[in-house]
Amino acid sequence: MPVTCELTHFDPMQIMHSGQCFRMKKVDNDAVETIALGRRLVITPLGENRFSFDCDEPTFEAVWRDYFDLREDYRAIHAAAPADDVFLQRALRYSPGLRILRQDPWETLCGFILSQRKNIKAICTCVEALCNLYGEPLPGTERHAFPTPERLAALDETDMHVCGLGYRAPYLLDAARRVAVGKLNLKALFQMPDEWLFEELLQVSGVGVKVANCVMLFAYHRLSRAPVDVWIERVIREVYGGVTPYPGYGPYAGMYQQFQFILQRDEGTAALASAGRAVQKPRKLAAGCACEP
DNA sequence: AACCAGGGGTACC
DNA sequence: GGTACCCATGGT
Repeated sequence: MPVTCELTHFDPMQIMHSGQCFRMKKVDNDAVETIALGRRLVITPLGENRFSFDCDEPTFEAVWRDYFDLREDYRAIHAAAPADDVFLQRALRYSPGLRILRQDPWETLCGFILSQRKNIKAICTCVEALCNLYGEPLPGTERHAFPTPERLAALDETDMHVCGLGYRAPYLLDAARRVAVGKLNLKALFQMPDEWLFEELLQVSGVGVKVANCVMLFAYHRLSRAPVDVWIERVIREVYGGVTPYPGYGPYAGMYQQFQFILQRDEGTAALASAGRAVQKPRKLAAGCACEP
């Protein structure tokens, strides 16, 4: 019944910690459980790049091979990175098993609407609360699927506030209603060019440039989109001297950004020191900052 | 363009 | 066990 296969550039634990998805969870040992696409999956590492997936072969091929982006050639993507970009090379070595998932657009849109002014753990907490209250229960687990747009569209703001959404509740409601009435057709957007998709996502209230780019990268697999959050702002400022490197990275800019995001977040100033730059972490000082050029 | 929004996580004491 | 600051921001 379970599928076992050998995979390189694949580490569920690294993906779990990457901040692109909010429902992966460590279970026992080194196994990871994820709830996605209305299903539950447990991945158990068997050593030597071998993994066990607790699903049948047809499901693995039809659902999970795409979800985990297992058809993409990550060796080539790593190899295409500029060799003289010290920080990027270090970031790639830091998370060799990271992949950009192909997540459900609806769930991804919601997750990143909720992400604003929240840290990743807090996002996971409120997404889980939303699922537990309004998502379909999944057999064989206490966990629930992500709620459908129709279900959320039928709620009111107070129903959502109990999930810790705060001021984001009306944003999520707006998104649910747009999708439920067909004003926003998330499936159809797969075939649209980047700029069209981008503009369409920006129409949703609570979705700005950053969130739109996250949805484009993590759901629509637009690998050139590089979301700029506070961590990447620090990378640009402190590692690249205030000049964004992303336009220069070409078609994999968003992919590379994700590796850098993780390194910067995990190691902060230590990463900068290894990048060989004499920089200081700007502890939010008041006016008269000493780093003024 | 500065300022605000709820509230959980967390580093530091 | 306080508590001050931070957080994959966008709207006003």
